[in-house]
Amino acid sequence: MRKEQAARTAVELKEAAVRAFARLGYLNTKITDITAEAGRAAGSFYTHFANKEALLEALLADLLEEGDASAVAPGHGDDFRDRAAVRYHVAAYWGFYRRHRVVMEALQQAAIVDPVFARRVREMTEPDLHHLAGHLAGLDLPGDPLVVARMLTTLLQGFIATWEGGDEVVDTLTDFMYAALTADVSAS
Amino acid sequence: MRKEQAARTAVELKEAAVRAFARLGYLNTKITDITAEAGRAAGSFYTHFANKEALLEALLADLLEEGDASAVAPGHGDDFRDRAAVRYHVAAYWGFYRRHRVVMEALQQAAIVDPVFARRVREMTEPDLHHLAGHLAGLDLPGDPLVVARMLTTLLQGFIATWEGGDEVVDTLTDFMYAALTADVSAS
DNA sequence: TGTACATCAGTGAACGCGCGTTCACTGATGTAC
DNA sequence: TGTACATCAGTGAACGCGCGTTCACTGATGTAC
Repeated sequence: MRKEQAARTAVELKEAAVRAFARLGYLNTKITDITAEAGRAAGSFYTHFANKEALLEALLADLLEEGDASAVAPGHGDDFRDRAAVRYHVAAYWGFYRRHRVVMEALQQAAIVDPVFARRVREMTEPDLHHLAGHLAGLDLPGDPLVVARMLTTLLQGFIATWEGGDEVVDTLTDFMYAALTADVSAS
Repeated sequence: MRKEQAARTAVELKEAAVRAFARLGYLNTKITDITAEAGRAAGSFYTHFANKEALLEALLADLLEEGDASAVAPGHGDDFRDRAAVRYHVAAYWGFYRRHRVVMEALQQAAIVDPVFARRVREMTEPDLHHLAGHLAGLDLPGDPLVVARMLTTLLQGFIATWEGGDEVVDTLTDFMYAALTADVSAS
C-alpha cells in the first residue's frame, strides 16, 4: 500500500534526522543533511514535513507519547524524606533524558532561536515543576518550594546534558539533592 | 585624532551589539541589527570587526579583563565548611553573571553552533572547576570532588541564567549548596 | 485477467530570498611644503 | 597661515553564496471497466 510506504519513509526521515542532529546539532543540521542521511533526494523531505520545525514537532510528539506511557509506571513513594523516593525520581528522569537525549537537546536548541519552541518547552516543563514542588511541601527546605523545585530540575537537566559518563553518578546526584532537601536549615 | 574616533565607534558597535543580543539573542542577531542599533551603515561594521564572531571575541576579552580584576578581590574564606565562605562564592558568581549576563549567554549560544566557541567556553570553565574541586577536598562529599564541583557550577549557572527575579535567592542557593556539601552521607 | 488511465511518492535541477561581505565613493582629518 | 595632496572612517548600493523550497517530471502502485 502506498500510504504505508509513505509512513515508512517519514519514519526513516525522522530516524535520519535524529542521527544528523546527534552528529551536527539541531541548529547546524540542514534539510539536505537529513535527506542525505536517509539516502533520499532533497525534495522528498517536503512530501512528509513542511520544514525542519515540523519534523521536530513530530519527534516531540513521539517523545511525549513515550513519556505518557512511562509516567504511569508504578511503585514509588513520593515522600522525599525517603532517600529511595528521591533516587527513584532522579533515576527516572535520568533514564528518560538518556533515551531521548538528542531530541531533548534539539528542543533546547530550537527554543533558543524560535519563540514557538521556547514556549513549548516552557509549557512542557512548568507542570512538572509545580508537581515536584507539591512533593516538597512537608520538608524543611532552604527556600520557597517552587524555587527549590526549579533548582532541582535545573541541576538535573543541566548536569545530565553535559555528563559524558554513565549511570554511576545517579547516586551522587541523589545524595546531593537529598542532602539539600533534608538538611535542617535552622540548625546550621 | 582619527584613531580615537575609530576606537570610539568600535566601542559604540560593541555596546549596540550587547543591546541587540539582549533583545534578539546572539544567534538571531544580524550584522545589520547591530549597525542599525548603533546608527551606522552596514559596511561600517567591517572597519572594526571581521565578523560577528570577532566582535563576540572582543566582548569576551573585555569581560575577562573585568574578571581578572575582580578575581583579586580580597577577604573571603575558602573553607566550605563555613557557610559564609559558600555564600561569598555564590554571591560573587551571581554578581559577575548578572553584570555580564548578555555576553555570557551570547557565548553559550555561540558555543552551540560554533566549535571554536565551544572549546573557548570549556577552556574558560575547566580551571575554575578544578580550583573549586580543590576547595572541596576536606569535606564529606556525596561523590568525587570534580563531579560535585560540576554539579555546583551547573546548578549555579543554569539557575542564574533562567532566574528572572532578584538577589533574594542567593541565600536559598547558598543553603541548598551548603546543605549538599556538609551533610554527613554515612549518617543517612 | 487485461488494458487504459489516475494517483501519488519520490527525484533533483532550478529558483529565489536573506544576509554576510565587498567596494567604489565621500568628506573629514591629518600631513608636507 | 595657506594650499595641495594623502589617508582613512564611514556610506550604502551591489554582489554572491548558502540553503530552503518549489516544480516539472518519472515510474511504480492503485483503480475502473
